[in-house]
Amino acid sequence: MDEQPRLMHSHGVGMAGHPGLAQHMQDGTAGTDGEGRKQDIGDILQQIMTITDQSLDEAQARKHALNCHRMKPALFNVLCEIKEKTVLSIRGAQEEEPPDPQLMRLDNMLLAEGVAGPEKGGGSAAAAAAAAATGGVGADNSAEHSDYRAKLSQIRQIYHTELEKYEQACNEFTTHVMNLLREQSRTRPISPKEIERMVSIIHRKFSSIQMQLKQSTCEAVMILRSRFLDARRKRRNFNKQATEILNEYFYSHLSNPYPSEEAKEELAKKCGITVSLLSSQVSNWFGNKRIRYKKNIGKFQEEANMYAARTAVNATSVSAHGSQANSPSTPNSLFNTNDEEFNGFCDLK
DNA sequence: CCGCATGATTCTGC
DNA sequence: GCAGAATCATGCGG
Repeated sequence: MDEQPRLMHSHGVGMAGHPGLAQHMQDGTAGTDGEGRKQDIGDILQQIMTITDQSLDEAQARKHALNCHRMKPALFNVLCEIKEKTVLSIRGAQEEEPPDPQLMRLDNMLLAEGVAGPEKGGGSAAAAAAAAATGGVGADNSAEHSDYRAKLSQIRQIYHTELEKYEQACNEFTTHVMNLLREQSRTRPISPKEIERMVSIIHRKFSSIQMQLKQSTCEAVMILRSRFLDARRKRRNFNKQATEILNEYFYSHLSNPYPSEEAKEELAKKCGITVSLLSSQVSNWFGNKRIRYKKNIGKFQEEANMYAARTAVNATSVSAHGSQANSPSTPNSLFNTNDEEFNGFCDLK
């Protein structure tokens, strides 16, 4: 115990383990000629070079002695403060970075695609089942859709396991570094603040890795989308029966060819096409029909006549001996420019 | 292979 | 969010 005051007084704590070194430094600063200073630096270097020659026990003993010194906490704090002012304050300025917009976009997209966020439908099997259930009509369509869902859930699974792995690795690494720094803080001036900063640096690094994962997941989803959903462009013409049903409705509602949601559903069911899978085929059909009919009424005249005649026949046969006045639109009334129904729609332009 | 038909998508205005 | 308009892309007959 009586050793410590002596260290303090004669050599200074910093050089406690190397009294000679401290002595030389003191001499060096006091001396006026450069020769002596060079000599001192040479000595210091020499001592640094031979530091590894010391036995570990010796080093441990010195470390212990240092740690037990009663002035140690105070000095530690002072050194931390100095370090803080000279080094850390410079880069401490650009903290509190705003949330990366790129990362936010990726997050949003993953969330929208159902890759991130809460599990929907629980697993691929359930997703496929749900797809099959909602598909109803158009077997190939729902099969395609469930395939898409299965692939998406695969991506989702990979994403989550990877993310978990990264998080685990990050935590492990953080703990490791923190322990290391805490351990080193016994011999080096490392403040808790500095450890905190190091942790945030590590987290930043790992989140940039996560961002890469998110990026590649997004890319995978985009590729999947283009392979499956955008294959909707791979047009299949409706069968003849479906077209007839749609045309029948169209020409018998020529005055107002805008089927209600219920009517659309009914038509979709009859035709075996979708009504609300991303976009309604019925709505597409009516949208296209309206615009094309209006653009070239002449071209559709024959078709219109035919369907009008057909509905007229149906109407008469249904209402047994009823007059044709009950028919929604007779062939004659359809193309009579004085007809209210006809004008009603055609005036829309 | 060409050109038209047609289902789907995108853009725009309301 | 819907309808209209333009456009894209494929299907299909000749």
